[in-house]
Amino acid sequence: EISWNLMIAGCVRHGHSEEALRLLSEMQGMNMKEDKFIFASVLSACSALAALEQGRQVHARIITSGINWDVFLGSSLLDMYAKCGRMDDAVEVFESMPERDDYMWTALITGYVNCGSIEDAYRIFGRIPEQNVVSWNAMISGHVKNGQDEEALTLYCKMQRAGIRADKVTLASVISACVGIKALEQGKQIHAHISKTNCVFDIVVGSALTDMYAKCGSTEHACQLFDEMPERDRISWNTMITVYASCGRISDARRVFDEMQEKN
RNA sequence: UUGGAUGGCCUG
Repeated sequence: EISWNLMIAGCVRHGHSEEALRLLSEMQGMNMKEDKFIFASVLSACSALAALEQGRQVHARIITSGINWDVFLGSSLLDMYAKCGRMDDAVEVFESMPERDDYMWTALITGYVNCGSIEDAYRIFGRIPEQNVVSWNAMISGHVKNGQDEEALTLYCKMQRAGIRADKVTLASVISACVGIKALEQGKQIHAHISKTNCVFDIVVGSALTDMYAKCGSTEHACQLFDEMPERDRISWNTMITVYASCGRISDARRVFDEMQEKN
């Protein structure tokens, strides 16, 4: 029944993972048969909640349902184990899949990164037949998550030398690396590079740059960037309020805060 | 028009 699929997928997309799992139980209580779309969605919900036990139950149900594995199901399952910190199970899923794709490789990398095993992440990265921008991003942000900002920036250089074009995910990560080591000059260079090659006005990249300028001591650049941004979201507002608040410009912080209230 | 991986602030 297609509307169950739509409801469950909708819940997961909007971050209502618990509701998605509740709908699954309801469906199962009515003896309705799940399909591979449902399974992939609810596995994604389990990943978001790091709900290992429910993920395992879904895994068992997939097997008993006799559904054929595909790369969507396989990577969803792998990602569930990885997000639950069960890298042994994640690897077992990976090894048992008849077909592998980029999503599975990246899920493994991220799993190791989140366990703090950057060496294992690199080992996986090196085994990928053809690294794409997402696998590079996973390694770069992996360094940042582990407090290795210099290494993140070094890897970003290597990525460029390998001829992989940075996307907004790459840029947000390397800008964040600049913040960690207060590398204003390097941050400015990245900003200049973005102006030539990418869209400076992506809200995430823009907020990352705003934060970078402020934390590297250039409040005026931060304000200017924020004013130039064509859109705002919760995080960009919060970034700007924090910029002012942390340098003692309380009335400016208040002004931005009020502006935020008006526009929402 | 149904499913999967990597990104920014604050809490830290």
